[in-house]
Amino acid sequence: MFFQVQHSHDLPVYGQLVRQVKFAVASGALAPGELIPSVRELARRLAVNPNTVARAYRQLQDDQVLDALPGTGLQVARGAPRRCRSERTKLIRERLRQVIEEARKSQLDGAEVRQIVATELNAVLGNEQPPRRKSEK
Amino acid sequence: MFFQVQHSHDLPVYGQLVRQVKFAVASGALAPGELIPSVRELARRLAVNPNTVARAYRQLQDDQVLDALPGTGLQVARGAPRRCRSERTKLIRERLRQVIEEARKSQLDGAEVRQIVATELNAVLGNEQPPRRKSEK
Amino acid sequence: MFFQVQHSHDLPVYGQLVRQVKFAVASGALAPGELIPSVRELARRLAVNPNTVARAYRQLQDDQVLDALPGTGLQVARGAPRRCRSERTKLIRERLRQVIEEARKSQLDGAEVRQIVATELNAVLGNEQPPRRKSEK
Amino acid sequence: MFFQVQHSHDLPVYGQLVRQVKFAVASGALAPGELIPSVRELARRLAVNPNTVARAYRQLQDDQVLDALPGTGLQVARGAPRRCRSERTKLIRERLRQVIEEARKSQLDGAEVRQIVATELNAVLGNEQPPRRKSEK
DNA sequence: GTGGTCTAGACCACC
DNA sequence: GTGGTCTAGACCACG
Repeated sequence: MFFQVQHSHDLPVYGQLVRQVKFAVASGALAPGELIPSVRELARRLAVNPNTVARAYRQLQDDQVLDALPGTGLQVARGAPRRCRSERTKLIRERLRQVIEEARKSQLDGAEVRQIVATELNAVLGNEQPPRRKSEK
Repeated sequence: MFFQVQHSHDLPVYGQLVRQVKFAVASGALAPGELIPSVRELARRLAVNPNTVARAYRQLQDDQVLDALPGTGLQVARGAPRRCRSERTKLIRERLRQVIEEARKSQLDGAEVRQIVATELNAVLGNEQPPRRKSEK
Repeated sequence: MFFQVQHSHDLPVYGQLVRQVKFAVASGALAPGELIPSVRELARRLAVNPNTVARAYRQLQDDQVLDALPGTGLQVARGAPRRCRSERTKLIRERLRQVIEEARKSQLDGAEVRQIVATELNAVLGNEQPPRRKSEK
Repeated sequence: MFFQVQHSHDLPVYGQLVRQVKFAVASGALAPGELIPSVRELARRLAVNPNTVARAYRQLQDDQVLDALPGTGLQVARGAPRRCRSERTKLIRERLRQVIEEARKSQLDGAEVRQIVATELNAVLGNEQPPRRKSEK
């Protein structure tokens, strides 16, 4: 498991940890039942206060991504991968829709918005095949 | 000019004002040379602390969107529309790229990302014609 | 608003605060839109560390009982009374069922359980009229 | 004797063991003078840390439910069944009273509390005859 | 050893 | 003034 945090990031440190754990669970890098690094050890590795790590882990328990085994540690909860995956795509859809709606409310018309989206899509993904629309041949 | 603010919004109140003024300028609703509402009047209309409005106006002056006419008020600066428009599309491009990159780093592959983007695009814009690739004339 | 906390209670201090706020909201003592005491003031009044109060308030925001008005304070959220009331009766039902099930699994038979319940019910509520059963006249 | 423990339970593992032993004694499944499984053997059977079993047994000795036979093992103490039974109903009465008092302090009136209690009682016990009041002979 | 809670005090953004 | 975040260090229950 490789975690890293950036101070002076817009997302607070504890939030960065929450995201990274959820991402690791969603991608399968952390499997249900697996023990995650202890609060003290991760705090030492990241040079962060243990309370900050504890706060992240606490939120992950609230979100049912982690389970406590008292005196032993924290393990990835059953059902966590599904939860993390669906949360992830839901968040992405929401943020995407926000950006598009904002673009639409600007001075831009639909064609311009589609043009910008296509440009960025290709910039990030490279020129892999785009999804075809029905009537296209 | 109609402004409105929402408390309990993720963007702070003064930031909402900055955005709305820039949007109004970008769309032509506020033209260069036009006087905007005074700090006190806008604060009263929005039931907001005058300091909050003043802070928004200060930032708009820093961004060269507003000019001070000492003893008179604040006017929309020359060149502000162009600046606002380009800033707007630049911001949108940035946020769009962030979302796409994040989606890509998730468990999603390129095709799934394109699929999600296409879905949201059609949801917001309706089924207007999408931009053609290559074969366009 | 009157809050109080007990150290050396089985429920941690921050949890006692969460319960008391939810109870106050459920009972109408705190109405939606109303500002609650500031973190620092409540901490001073209860002779508790501000972080402890902050933690309680944070959880209440997570539970959508409170809304943040940045720079102003925290207000009771719209819909909070309904949420608090339903949560409260749900919790009570759960705990009640747990106790009854445990009693049943003991050496006690159904009649003894009913007898104990009736005794405690009258001890707490006084001898107000019990609920009638259909066939009763 | 069949014991079982659940990790991620609100009651710690050693407490679950204490309860199960007391329950077994109260119900007669374990009789005075009978030898209980050794720390090591029970720990192995339950896949639990021996310290945990030892801690449970230590508390059971403190509660005079078990007696040490030096060099031999632990036996159920004389008088233990009576103690376990009375402790059990005492605990149940306390918890029941707590729940009812809490319900009463909520927005609920006496009739509503009685209604909820009756519902849960029937849900757990089935519709066996409830205890009669006054007119009983 | 593990996590959970609390205290004390610092700095930040926002109004 | 407000809450939000982070650090530092203490004590507790649990295995």
